[in-house]
Amino acid sequence: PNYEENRGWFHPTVLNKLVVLKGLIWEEELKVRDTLALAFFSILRDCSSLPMRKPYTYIADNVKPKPEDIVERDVLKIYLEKSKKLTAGRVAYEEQCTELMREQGISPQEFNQWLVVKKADARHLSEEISSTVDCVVTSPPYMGVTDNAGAHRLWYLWHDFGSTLQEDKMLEIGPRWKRKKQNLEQEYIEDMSKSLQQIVAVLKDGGYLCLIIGEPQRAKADILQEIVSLARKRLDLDVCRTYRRTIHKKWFAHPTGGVSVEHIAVFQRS
DNA sequence: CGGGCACCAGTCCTATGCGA
DNA sequence: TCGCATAGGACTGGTGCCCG
Repeated sequence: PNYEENRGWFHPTVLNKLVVLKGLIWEEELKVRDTLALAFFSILRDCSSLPMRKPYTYIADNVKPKPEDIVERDVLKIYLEKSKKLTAGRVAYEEQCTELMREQGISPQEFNQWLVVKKADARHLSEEISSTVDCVVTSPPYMGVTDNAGAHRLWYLWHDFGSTLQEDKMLEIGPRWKRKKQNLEQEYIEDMSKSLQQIVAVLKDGGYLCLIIGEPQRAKADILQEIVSLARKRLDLDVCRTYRRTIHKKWFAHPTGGVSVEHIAVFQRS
């Protein structure tokens, strides 16, 4: 881990415990390592000295605790709770997979060929999978709402994900840190346009795209209309249905901004 | 059954950097 | 030095769940 930077976020005792914990997890056999590693990453925020009562977008900005605010946390307790939940989730998933294999009468080897996980920028998808996909379901970033890289800033201190936080931050579509930029909307629509072009390219003829789009109240333009007209005019997509749902602000009531409306749009490649 | 507290695709304000 | 644009920091407050 990056000790120098981590000392600004974690109590020394917490830091030592996390180092030992990570060592133990990474020695585990592959079958369980990923689940436990996910638990490890997801407890970093709670083990840090950041105040507990903060919205998650808050850590998107660089708010390192002051030295006098560094506090100790019960690493083992937090880890055990999290890993228990995630392991239960994994077991339930495995049971569903087993059931599916039995229903379909296929072997685990065949089943594994159904599932491929790849990491890629939606604006530059692989040509290998061109015209092979039946359906794409995606919830792209809402414009100017969240810094997804920054919200995981602590993860980058513990693992090399192949790119730096700064690099990933610059690649994000419509991030929170650009929320005051005058051409935010233009940039967002351009990036969404690139992504949609790539999605259309991987879809089979007649394949479907389901898009979930948030409508930030501060947005000047009608984001859904922009996307729909883009899909109609410049891409080979027909609009099948659009649903509109209002977000009930039961957790967080604000008189002005926020995301109050979400659209679910279903397109078909013509 | 009621008080406290975690939760939240939050907002608002100001320091900073840069060009004229 | 001023004005503008942006990055970063400080902070709200209602709802439901949990626990005594």
